[in-house]
Formats: sequence, structure tokens, C-alpha cells
Amino acid sequence: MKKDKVSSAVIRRLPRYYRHLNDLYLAGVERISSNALGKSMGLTASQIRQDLSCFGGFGQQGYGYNIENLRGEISDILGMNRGHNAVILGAGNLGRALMENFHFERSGVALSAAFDVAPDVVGQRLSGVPVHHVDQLEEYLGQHPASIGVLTVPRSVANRIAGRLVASGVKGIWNFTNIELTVDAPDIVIENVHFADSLLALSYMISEVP
Amino acid sequence: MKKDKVSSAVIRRLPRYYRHLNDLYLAGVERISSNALGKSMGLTASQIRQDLSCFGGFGQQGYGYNIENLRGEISDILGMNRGHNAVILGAGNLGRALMENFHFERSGVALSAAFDVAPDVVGQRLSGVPVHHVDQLEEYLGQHPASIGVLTVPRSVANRIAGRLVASGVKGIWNFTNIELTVDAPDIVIENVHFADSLLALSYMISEVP
DNA sequence: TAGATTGTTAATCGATTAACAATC
DNA sequence: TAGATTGTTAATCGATTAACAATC
Repeated sequence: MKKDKVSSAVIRRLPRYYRHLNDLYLAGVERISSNALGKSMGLTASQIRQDLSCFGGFGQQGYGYNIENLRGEISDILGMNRGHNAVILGAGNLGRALMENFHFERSGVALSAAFDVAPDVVGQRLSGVPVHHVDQLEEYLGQHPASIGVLTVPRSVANRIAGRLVASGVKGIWNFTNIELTVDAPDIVIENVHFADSLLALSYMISEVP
Repeated sequence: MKKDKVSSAVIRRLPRYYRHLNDLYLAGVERISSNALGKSMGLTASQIRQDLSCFGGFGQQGYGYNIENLRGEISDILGMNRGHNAVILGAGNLGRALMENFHFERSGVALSAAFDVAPDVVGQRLSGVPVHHVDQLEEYLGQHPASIGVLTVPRSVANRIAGRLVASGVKGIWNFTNIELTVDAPDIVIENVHFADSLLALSYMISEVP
């Protein structure tokens, strides 16, 4: 299904496609043309057809795309149906906010455990997720493999923990720490969520020359 | 200082330049060449020189760039010294996590107030920031103008609140809700932090074809 | 059938990389 | 001065847009 090398620009648009298609699906819409979808997303019809053609022909001439079907295809492409498991490292404010507010399962990811060092949280459950001591990370992952590690630990321990995650078989790290991780393993994917970078880009854009 | 139209690719790299230069600065390094900086950031020296030349010539032949100076120039370019004020809308888990963990001031932004509707939080201070009732938003912003609104409210009220922020003079919205805001005002900048999009991109990248 | 709309090939546009004269 | 390194111009590469035959 996945052809050749898909450019990073396309990969970044896929989740947006999914989100829009899901909204349309939940609103009960049945079909849409690349033209209409483009208008609602601020893209050209050409680009949408070009993007989708990286993965296959999901449309039909004269009809457009069936929304339920296309939504399903894109969720497959995104790996939402692969049963990815995740563990979260760091149950501080941000970690808890993610556990309590972010719906991992809506992205097809199961959050199975959290790890921290603070005695007041180890042993508890947060939003139904058990919190273990970081010392038990390797043992836990040995028994319950996970493909994603969510990193919400302090900056100072980020690289060490990242290394342990990778050594325990994690394939991707969702990095919320504000450092650029240096993981040397070749096939490990790092996805950074750099709040400060985002805010600074916003700051730039609203800072007109006087 | 800001020339022509700076491409979005360049804008997205600027905060990374700042972060790296700041790290080097704090480590006491004095100068760096585009070559060395490129190596440490995973960019080509050419690209760095090309990027910086959008804003001026900050280097010196045979020497490279003075780190303290370049860091300062980039912080200016990013608007970090414009005294931007921000208010945060929604003091739930995510809003609190931002207030307690994210250092707005390190991006040159002052967080002056939070707004919520929950009686148990209105009137309190969180990390030193006073929490007001959303009903007082317009009155507050009338007296304490802010250029940035941080949106951590539930999805259902996001667009309504965004409209009120814009009507009260906010120039940019840092949007943490998982919807695409529809703000019709022309010069308003929306910066989205879509967690799900980020996680799905990661999911795609670790989902090899079987 | 006629109209609509796809998937794909070709054309354009923009961003990245390479090259090099200028100069510290 | 000689070596290093910039800023900038030209060349290359890749991504977006346009066009259109195929076809539902």
C-alpha cells in the first residue's frame, strides 16, 4: 500500500485529512470531491489528489471520495489499527494533563502504564493508568512491549530515559521535553513537541516591523 | 530588518536556531561557523547562511558568528523583546500544566492572567497568575491589553472564546484545542498545537509495511 | 448519454544546495 | 599575509499546481 518514499510534507498533512474526514463522517456526510475537501481545508484539489495517489486510488470518477471509506484508508495508512501501545515517562503536570485530557485511543494508541519516581504517585492510578516506579521500566516493557514512549520527564534526565526506552524496544519517542534528543539507534523515530518553538513562531508572526 | 516575505520553512527554523544558540551561549561558547552549527543541528552550512541572510549579515568572514550577538539578533527577529503579553483561557489540566511548567518568560512573553468558569479556581492564583471569571475577559483586556491568547478551553466553546479574544484586540492565538479555528478577522495569526496530529505522524512513521 | 471528477503526466514554482568572489 | 568563512549568485532538487485523457 505504501509506495516509495512519502515526503514529510505529505505525512504532516495525513493527520489533518483524517481529522477533517472524521468530522465529516461524524456529521453524517457521505461523499466529497477533492475540490470541496480542498476548499474546506485550504488546499488545492490537485494537491489532495496528488497526496492520496501516494497510497492508492481511493476515489471514483464523477463521484469523488466516499468519506467513510477514505477515513478508513487513511486511518490504516496512519497506523491507527496496528494496536500500538504506549507508556508515559513522567507523571508530573504535563504527563497528568496528557493522561487526563488527551484521548490516546482516538489515535489508535493504548496507553498502558506511566512511570515516575515520586513516592506520592508511584502505585497510584491516574485516569485508570497504573503508575510504576521508573526502576521497573525494563521489567515492565519486557513483559508488556510498547512501541511508543511518551517523554514528559525533566530535561535533565530526558536523554538517559530515552536511551532506556530505546534499549527496551520502543520504536518511537513522543518528546515533550525541550531538548533535542540524541538517540543513536538508527531506526528510532523522534517526534518533538516543542512548545517554545511554536510560541516563538507565533511571536514572530505577530511582531510587525514598527 | 525584516526583508520581503520570509518563507514559512525559515520561520519554523528560527526558534531552533535560537534554542541551539542559547544552549551554546549558556555553555560559554563564543563563536561558531555555519559549518559547525549546521553539523550540530543537522542542516547544511549553506542553508544556515541562506536563512540568516533573510534578515541581515550577522557573521564575519574568516571568523563565523559571534554566538551572543547572533542569539540577540534572532531573539529580536522572533519578537522576544517586544513585551508581548498573554492571557490563558481555560485553567483545566492542560492550562495548569502550561502555567506551572512552561516558562513563558523564556520566550519573552508575560502571562498576565488566566480565565475560567469553575468556582473552585476563579479568584485563586496558579503559579502566581490570577484566575478571573471568563465573564470579565473583555473588561480585563480593555485595561490590560494582550497580544496573545492561549486557548486551552473545551472544544465546544473554543470558537466562541477565540472570537471574543480577537474582538478584544488579541493578535495571535496559541490554539491547544483539537479543532481548526475559524476566525474571520484577516490579520489574526493562529498557531495550532495539535497533539493528535503529532502522535499520528509518529504512528505513521513507526508503522512499517508488514 | 452527459456531466462530474478522478489519477496521472507535464509545467511551474519555490526551497535547498553548491560554488565562489569578497574580505576578515 | 594566508587561511577561514561569509554573503550571494547560480544550479539543482523537490513540491505544488495545472492540464487532460480516462471513466464512473
